[in-house]
Amino acid sequence: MGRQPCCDKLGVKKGPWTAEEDKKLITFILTNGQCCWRAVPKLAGLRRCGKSCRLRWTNYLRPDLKRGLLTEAEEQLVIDLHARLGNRWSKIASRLPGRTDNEIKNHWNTHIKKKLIKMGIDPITHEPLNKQASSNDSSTSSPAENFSQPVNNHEVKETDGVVNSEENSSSSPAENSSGEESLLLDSICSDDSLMNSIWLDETPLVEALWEMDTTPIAENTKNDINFMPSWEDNCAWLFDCQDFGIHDFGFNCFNEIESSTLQTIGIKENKH
DNA sequence: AATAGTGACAACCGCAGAGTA
DNA sequence: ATACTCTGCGGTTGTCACTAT
Repeated sequence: MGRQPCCDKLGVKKGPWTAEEDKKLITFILTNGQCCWRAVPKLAGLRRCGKSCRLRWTNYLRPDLKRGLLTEAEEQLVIDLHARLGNRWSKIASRLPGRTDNEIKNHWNTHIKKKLIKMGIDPITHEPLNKQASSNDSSTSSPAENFSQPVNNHEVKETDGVVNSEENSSSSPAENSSGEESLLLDSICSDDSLMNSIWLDETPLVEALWEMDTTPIAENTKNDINFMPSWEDNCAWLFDCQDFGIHDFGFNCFNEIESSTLQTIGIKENKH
């Protein structure tokens, strides 16, 4: 079946996006929403192909993205999910709110892969490397099960198919975030229904993670999952944030942002 | 100071599947 | 049923920054 190229290659710009192009794309999506990517460049006045616009938006401009390195807990979750799902980055990414498949894929290739090899674990099969060398030892444990054993520092112990976490999700929310995230992961891994839903391709984990998100945030909003502004609202401050990364801003900036309306975003370049 | 090597991440490419006329 | 479009996915490449020599 013949396919047209996604765009006519002539006159289409490639390579890194400029701030100006970003702004055009954000403005367009903010105004019109995400629709028909093929039409976006023309309508937004961009000399890019639609695919490139979509990628730029989903991987970089989307206001709900987290920036920065994956945390220990996120990394651990990626490893665990990879053991179960393989290179299905989009599926893995869907379990990590604010992370993109591209980001996870990159992180896997540059960090995790090497880390696992260093630890003597095959990053593809998640089997111990030396074990693989010594042939098909008729082990009964799945790669995933293998993985949740002392591969890491998490104190997750598995006995007779029951995963026990040393400390369950009863910890105080005031603890430091990496510790909390470890506990978060432990509680996810020890929650059979959540892990089952991962297998069954359902999506509650995303919501669960959002609800359980332990990112330090303003006390009065901590337990309110609705405190996150809509993406339209997020876009409002994106212009301000994008050059620095969302997490260079305190969450309390949401209040300011929410109070400023879409017209004010418009193209304010000040207030740094 | 110059150069090579490496790491990190953004962006591109081609393919496949879903949707639609 | 078929042809076609659009979107999403995974693999790969390109580019820039940093470090080692």
